[in-house]
Amino acid sequence: MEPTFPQKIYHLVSRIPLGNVSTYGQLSLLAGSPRAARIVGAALANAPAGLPCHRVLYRDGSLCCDQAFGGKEIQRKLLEQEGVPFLPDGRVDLKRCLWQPDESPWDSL
DNA sequence: CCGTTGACCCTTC
DNA sequence: AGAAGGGCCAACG
Repeated sequence: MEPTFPQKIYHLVSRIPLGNVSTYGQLSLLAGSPRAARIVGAALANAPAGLPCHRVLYRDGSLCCDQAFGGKEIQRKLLEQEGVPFLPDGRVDLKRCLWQPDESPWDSL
């Protein structure tokens, strides 16, 4: 039996290494649907606690809505705490911190 | 089974 | 360069 989409998202987000960040499009791509970035957001909305959802940003490196996981301020603080450098524009440098899965994220499956 | 919704992304003005 | 609109895919009622 195949896991549901949100289930894959949880696994992927849980796989994001510390000091790195990911985007909804990246997760959707790894999940198997490059255009299902919205589903990723919906999945994270229903995601249980324990997932580093604060490491998931927009395609531009900007943070998501304020209601997400508690507030943008919290997210920025958490990312800085993880060692993610922030640009003066208030965005994260995806070129330096974007999660780059060398091996198949499903190696554990 | 069909319609609606959603923590997005991309194209165009 | 910035802002607005539409499209896409899957889960839920």
